[in-house]
Amino acid sequence: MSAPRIRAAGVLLGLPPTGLDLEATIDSGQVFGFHGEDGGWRGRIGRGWAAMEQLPEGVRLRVLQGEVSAEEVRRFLDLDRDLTPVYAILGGDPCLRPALERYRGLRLIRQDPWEALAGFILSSNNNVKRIQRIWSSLCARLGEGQGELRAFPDPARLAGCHEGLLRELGLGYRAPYLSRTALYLSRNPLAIEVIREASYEEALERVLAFPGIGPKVADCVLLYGFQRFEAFPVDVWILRAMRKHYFRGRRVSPEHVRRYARRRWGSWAGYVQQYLFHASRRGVI
DNA sequence: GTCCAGGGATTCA
DNA sequence: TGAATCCATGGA
Repeated sequence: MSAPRIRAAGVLLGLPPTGLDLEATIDSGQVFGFHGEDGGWRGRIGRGWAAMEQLPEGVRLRVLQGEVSAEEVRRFLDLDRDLTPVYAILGGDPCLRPALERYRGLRLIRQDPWEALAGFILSSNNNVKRIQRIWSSLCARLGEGQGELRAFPDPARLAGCHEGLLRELGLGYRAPYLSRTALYLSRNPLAIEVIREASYEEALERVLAFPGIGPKVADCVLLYGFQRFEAFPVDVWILRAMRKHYFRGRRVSPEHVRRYARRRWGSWAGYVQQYLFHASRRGVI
């Protein structure tokens, strides 16, 4: 077992040919449980805690607690995916090229489906900083683990706690949504696998059936939790950016933008969305 | 005090 | 079908 060695000295993950921008990947609103610490990031991956730091020669990985293999981290960051087709789209579009030039190596993370569901239920009409705070509160109050390093509570754990507690932790009107989704999944754990095996259209329909999940959140769940790159979540940032660059500032509905993007960028629409979202929020485009 | 945030559900025309 | 309206909360 290599975990003790990784824990002591850290290992170096080699970079893929199409690169990695660790900061943009972790800090672009995909995951809510990671924290920046002296130049790197720490967070839970699989059954343990990892610290990651980007160096010129690769990513330095240290295991802080539990079991995390280098292979798990490579998979989490999806380092084996060839981003050439994404770069071709971004580089060939004058509106998107600045996002590529600034954030080349931004990757879509392979997140745990339950955590993606929960995280984006929390995200509705909320801001990233508050979502992160609520996420941390849920871990601290209900998660397995010791001290600071606590996991996000599983569906059974969340289903078993009183809705009033969730409101105390700042969830507001989202409390019953998360509570009911947790209850359903604790009783129907195979629902995740059914979604995983389904076509995009059927998966979308199934995710939309959860309380508190509408079109935007459903596409986030499919994109970040199930790697359905044709999903194109349209939030207020994406709507603004798309209106500006592709609709001459015209008023268009989120659904119209979503259909347009899927038609234009096809099976990579979700990747385009991530670059657009991050660059837009950072004021790059 | 007002506006905004990775929106969704409900009501109303 | 599509447009208002309400929903909790905290920072700007």
